[in-house]
Amino acid sequence: MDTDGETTGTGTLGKAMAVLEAVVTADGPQRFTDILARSGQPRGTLHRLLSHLVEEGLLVQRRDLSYEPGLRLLTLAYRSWSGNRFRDVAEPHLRSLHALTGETVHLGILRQAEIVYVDKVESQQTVRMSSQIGKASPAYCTGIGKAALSLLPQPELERIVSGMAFHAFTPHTHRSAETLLAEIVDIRRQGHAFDREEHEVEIRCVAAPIRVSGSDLTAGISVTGPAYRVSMEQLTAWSGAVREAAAAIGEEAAIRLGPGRGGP
Amino acid sequence: MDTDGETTGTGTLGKAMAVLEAVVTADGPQRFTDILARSGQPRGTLHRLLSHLVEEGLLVQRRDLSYEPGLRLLTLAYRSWSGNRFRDVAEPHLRSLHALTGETVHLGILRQAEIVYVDKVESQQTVRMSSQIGKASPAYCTGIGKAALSLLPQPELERIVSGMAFHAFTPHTHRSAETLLAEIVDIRRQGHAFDREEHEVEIRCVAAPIRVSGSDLTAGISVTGPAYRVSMEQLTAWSGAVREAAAAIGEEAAIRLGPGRGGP
DNA sequence: AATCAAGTTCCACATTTTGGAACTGATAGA
DNA sequence: TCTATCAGTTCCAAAATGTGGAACTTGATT
Repeated sequence: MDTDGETTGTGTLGKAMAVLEAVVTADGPQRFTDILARSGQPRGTLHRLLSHLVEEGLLVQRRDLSYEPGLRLLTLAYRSWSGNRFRDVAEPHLRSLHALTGETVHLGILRQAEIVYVDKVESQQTVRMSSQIGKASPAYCTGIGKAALSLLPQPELERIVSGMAFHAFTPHTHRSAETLLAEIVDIRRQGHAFDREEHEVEIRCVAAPIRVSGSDLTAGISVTGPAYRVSMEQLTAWSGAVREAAAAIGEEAAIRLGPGRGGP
Repeated sequence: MDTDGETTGTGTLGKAMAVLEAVVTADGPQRFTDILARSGQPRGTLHRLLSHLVEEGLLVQRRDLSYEPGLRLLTLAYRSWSGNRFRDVAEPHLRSLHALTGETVHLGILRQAEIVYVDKVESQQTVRMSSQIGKASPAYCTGIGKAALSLLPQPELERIVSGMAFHAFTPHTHRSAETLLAEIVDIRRQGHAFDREEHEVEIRCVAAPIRVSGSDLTAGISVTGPAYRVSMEQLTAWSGAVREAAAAIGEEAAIRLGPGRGGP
């Protein structure tokens, strides 16, 4: 009866988005009945919602009647990504950090309790191509996430943390609000955060938060590498450069994002 | 009075998407009044639509009350992209084509009169990073576009072509349905298409269409390079490999996409 | 032929959306 | 200081949309 159905207060749009999300989140094409179960909507309603989503190109219906994500999402995301001024401002800084360290550099933005990766410069030898852009990871177990959280005013931080479900991805993942909040106190003092194999084993990073004055944006950058190649000492050595890059991005963004319209 | 307002027949969802599109398409943050003009919706209605879009995370409202694309689009697109089985099947073939040619290789899917780029393997020396994925270009002036069109049954081809607005991007761009349809006859015979600097000057490509039996998907791949480095002879020399890769992707996809559920 | 499951259509009912108009509040000019 | 103007927000009766249970296809299975 209450399988999923995150029908937010947003009237019809909310229902449509919940259904869309249900299809996009699932792996593989979803048949009507699958979605019916996941969404908890009544048959008639769901049927209409699905046709509308298909008409809009947000979903595609296959020959066997099952539903898949449509291309419209990709094109919308492309346009919003390529027109994103903040990413644009940050890019050169990501590049120089990459040049300095030789490791993968990420730019992420905080949304609620998640950080969303918005740009990435990586070592060419990597297998996976572009990818990862648009990926959302929990804030409590990523360097950028913890760094970004450290910028929030305490009440908001606590509100967000209190809603977190601490899933133990690795033996080093934070398991409680207490330890996380304690670490955030340190992060505030130091100006940077580490990920000590908290999200994936054998993966470490240093991250620094980005504050853009005059904006509600909270973000961060990180340098990430495999544990066998990147020691904690190495990360510490890089932390200064990461903090400086983050600060530079923040200042530049405040200037270029603030005013308003046009751009180069 | 009738500035834009592509209010498709999809009821409320259609209106919401039209507004979203208006904001995403624009460059830079849009204020209420800007959107009011672009969308043609009445004030009250627009206001509610915008709040709903913001609540859903599809838009973000800045301090100065203007609206920007929200991160939800990126995360939705990421999930649908990374879960896309067709792209997955094609990727190794893109890689080998890249290894063979040393030039950029694209995978694109036809949607109406546009082709949407879904994956890309490029020479590392390029400036722009991942990007371009999700970008939509007109079918009539791109190699993949023309190749994909050549697979359509004649009536559908004509229906789509008749709706095209032939914009002359370069001196070599098709200017009319006649020349395009004529070229498509050749493309059908040869099994591959060229882009002879039709979309961008100094950029050429060879493309081959991908047909996936049992699916309505129409797609294509291409090898693209700058004119100074890649002669038409060179492209012709590569055309066989491109056709073979396209055929291989089509067959593999028919097998792996057909059945249904599971994963790798 | 009968049964069952999956998907689609229908339609009286009710919630949501609609959109003109009135309201607030900031900014500018007289 | 006092209007005038403009941008954004709120309101609410009327209208349109969305709702969802039930009946109806379709097509496979026994």
